[in-house]
Amino acid sequence: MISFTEENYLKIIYKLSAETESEISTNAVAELTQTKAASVTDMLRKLSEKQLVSYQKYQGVRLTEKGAEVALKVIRKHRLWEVFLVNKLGFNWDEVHEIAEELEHINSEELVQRLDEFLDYPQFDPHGDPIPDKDGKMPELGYKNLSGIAINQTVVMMGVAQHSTSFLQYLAKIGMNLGANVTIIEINDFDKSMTINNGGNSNYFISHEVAKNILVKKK
Amino acid sequence: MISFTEENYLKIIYKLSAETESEISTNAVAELTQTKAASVTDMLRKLSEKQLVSYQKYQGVRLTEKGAEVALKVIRKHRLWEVFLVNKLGFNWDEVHEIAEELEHINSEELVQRLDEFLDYPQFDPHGDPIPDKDGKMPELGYKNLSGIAINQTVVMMGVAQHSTSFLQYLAKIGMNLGANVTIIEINDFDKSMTINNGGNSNYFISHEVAKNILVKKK
DNA sequence: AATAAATTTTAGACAAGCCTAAAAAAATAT
DNA sequence: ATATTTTTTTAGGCTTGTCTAAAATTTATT
Ligand SMILES: [Mn+2]
Ligand SMILES: [Mn+2]
Ligand SMILES: [Mn+2]
Ligand SMILES: [Mn+2]
Repeated sequence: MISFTEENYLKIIYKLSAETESEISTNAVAELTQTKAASVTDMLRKLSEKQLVSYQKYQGVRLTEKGAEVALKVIRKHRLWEVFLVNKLGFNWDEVHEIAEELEHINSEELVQRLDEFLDYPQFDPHGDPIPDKDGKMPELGYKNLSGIAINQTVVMMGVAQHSTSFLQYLAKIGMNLGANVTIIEINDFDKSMTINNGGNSNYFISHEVAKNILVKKK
Repeated sequence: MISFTEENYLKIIYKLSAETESEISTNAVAELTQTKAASVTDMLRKLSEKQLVSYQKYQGVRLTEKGAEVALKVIRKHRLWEVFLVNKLGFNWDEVHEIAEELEHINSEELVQRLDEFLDYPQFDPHGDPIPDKDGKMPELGYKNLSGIAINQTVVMMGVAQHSTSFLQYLAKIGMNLGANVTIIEINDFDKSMTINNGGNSNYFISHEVAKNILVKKK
């Protein structure tokens, strides 16, 4: 049996792994789980005993095949429930992440299967994240962060790397929705903030932090 | 904050209260929570401190207004989710109880409200149980147990007092579905088992235990 | 009314998941 | 190469929810 808490650790280690080649550090996990490093060490030892991660002290952590499988199932459920909440219950995309954080731990293969069917086998969640299929397969999309795009280039917004209500509401306010065409007007050297245009008459000024959390693809 | 576990205790005390006038005993709670009496005593003290139950040692327990309110909210969620699982995802009525036991603890008023709307404000769950409204109001239906019906009487099956898969599958097998017309053909004095007819050519012989868990109303 | 039986509570313990403070190891700077 | 800083682990402790065994209380029986 894998507990609610263990599932959350696995999911977080999975996400960190997607951003890094190397081992994941104890501190990185502690930050995302909102716990202290000492607690993470305890949990890593436990997950290691269960063969869900490979871990040797001071060496960082990595998911095993089995651990990645569990993480992908949780992510699949999270994203399917988000689709349900937005497409069927009429929630806004900025309201669903926290609820999905709870729903993702409901245990029933049959439920996930039927939910997937009910939603018509969606490929992406409301934030543009791909939904792993039954076997944990998920397309590599190769989206880039807006922060890495050069001046004068035009790109299409495909997703967000953060699901907090405040961030998503801010994006809505400046007209940054999935599918928007975004042109980089200007980049400030000193803090990497940028001025962008997303189709409207007026340009917007966004911080590097914001640009990092917007996922785009080239036109 | 009310934990998952506390919610389950409150729900169980609520259900036991519906069947009895008097105080609920520690042992009765222990049986339904599948824990030991000692654990129940601990929890009752805690719930009492939180003003969710009134409890004095050796005197049994009763829900306070506040406790009943919490219990009704959990029951409302349980039943709405069961409707969702059957009506929208196509589950059979005998497959949904365990999943609803998990879903009933998801915390979001907004979610419950929207789910209710999505399901078109259902009044009953798939097992014939009434669904409490937003304010915790629920009709008194006055259904009787089939075990209390006299010989030669015909009644209509309106619900079940137990949601286990095995019980519900057994009912399906003998053609006992909601809405069935049931006539008592014979009652055996010694063990209160009965022979019934539910519309088909052949009669069925059912135990007292089964009859106790079938809810009916007079025609 | 006294005794026996059943129920309930208390006492003490344990696992899960978290914490703080101190020690150990690794990384960085001098 | 040493010293300093940062990261990670260990040690010990806390809370929640559970358990078993023993003690207290209530209920039932003679
Ligand atoms: Mn999300
Ligand atoms: Mn998402
Ligand atoms: Mn149920
Ligand atoms: Mn039900």
